[in-house]
Amino acid sequence: MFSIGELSRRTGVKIPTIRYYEQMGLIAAPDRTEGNQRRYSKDGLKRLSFIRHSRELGFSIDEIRELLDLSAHPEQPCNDAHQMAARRLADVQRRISRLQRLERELERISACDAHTIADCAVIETLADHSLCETEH
Amino acid sequence: MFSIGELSRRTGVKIPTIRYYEQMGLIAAPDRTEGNQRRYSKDGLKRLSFIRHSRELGFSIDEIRELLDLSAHPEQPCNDAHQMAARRLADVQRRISRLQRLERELERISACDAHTIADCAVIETLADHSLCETEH
DNA sequence: TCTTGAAGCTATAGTCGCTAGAGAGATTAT
DNA sequence: ATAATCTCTCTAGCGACTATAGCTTCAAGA
Ligand SMILES: [Zn+2]
Ligand SMILES: [Zn+2]
Ligand SMILES: [Zn+2]
Ligand SMILES: [Zn+2]
Repeated sequence: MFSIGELSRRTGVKIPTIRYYEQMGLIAAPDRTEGNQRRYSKDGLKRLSFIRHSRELGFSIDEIRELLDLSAHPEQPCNDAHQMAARRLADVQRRISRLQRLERELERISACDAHTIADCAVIETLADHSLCETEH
Repeated sequence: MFSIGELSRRTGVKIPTIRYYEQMGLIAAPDRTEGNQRRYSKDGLKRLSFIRHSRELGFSIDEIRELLDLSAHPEQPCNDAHQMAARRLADVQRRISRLQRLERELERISACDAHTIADCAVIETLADHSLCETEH
C-alpha cells in the first residue's frame, strides 16, 4: 500500500494530477486510512503507469478511458486499439509536417542580416504572409 | 472603416477572437458608431494581420505584444526580434523531434499482428514503457 | 509518550487561447 | 415598415493540468 506521494514518485505523475484523474474517473477512488488519506495498491500503480505512458504517447483523457476499457477485456479483438493507434499516428504526422513548415519559415526569417527594425526580415515577414514560402 | 465582421472576413480571425485580443490589449479599442458598434481602420486591419501571422508562426500572445512594440520602433536595432525568432525556432525543433520519437513508437505498435487484446502490442506497450525504443 | 516537520486533505481559482451561448440592441436591404 | 442579419455585453466552458490557502494526519526521533 502506497501513499499518494509514493505513487507519485513511482509513476512520475504529480500529486494534484493523480487527484485530478480520480475526479475525472480515470482511476477508482482508492481505500483510505482512518485519517482519510488515500492508500494505493499495486493495481493502482499499474493503472496509473498505463495512463502516464498513454499520455506521453499523446492520447487524450477520453481515449485513455477507452484504452483502459479495452485492456480490461483481454479476450476481445484488438481492432479498436489498432484504430486508435492509427488515428494518433496520423495526428502526430500532421503536426510534424505543420511544424516542419514553420521550421522552414523561421529559419528563413532568422537569416536576416539587417540591423534595424525598419529592414528586419522577421518583422517584415510577420507583417506580410505573402513573403512566406509555404502555407501554414 | 470596417465592421468587426468585415475585419474578421479579411483577416481570417474570428469575431470573438478579435474582441478577445482587444480585451488582452493586443489591439486598441477602436472607434464606435452611435449604436456602439466597433469600426476599424486600415491600421487596425494591418495590426490584426500581423497578429494573425505571428500566431500562425507559433508566437504567444505575450511574444506578439513584444513584437508589436518592436515593429513600432523602426529605427531600433533588431537583435531582440532575432532572438525571439531563434527561440521560437528552437522550440519548434524540440517539438518536432519529440513528435518524431512518438511517430516511431506509434508506427512500431501499429504493426501489431495479434488478434486479441491479450496479445496486442498496442496495449502491451502502453502498459510497459520498457518495451519502447526511445524516451519521450 | 510527546513533539515536530513532512505529507496529505478539500475546495477554489488560475493557466492559455480561444469558443459558445443567451438575450438584447443596431444596421441594412427590400 | 419589416425582416434578416449583425453586433453588443456578459458569462461560462474547453483540456489537462497547476497553484494556493487553510486545515488535518502521519511517522520518526527525543
Ligand atoms: Zn532583422
Ligand atoms: Zn506566412
Ligand atoms: Zn493488436
Ligand atoms: Zn514509452
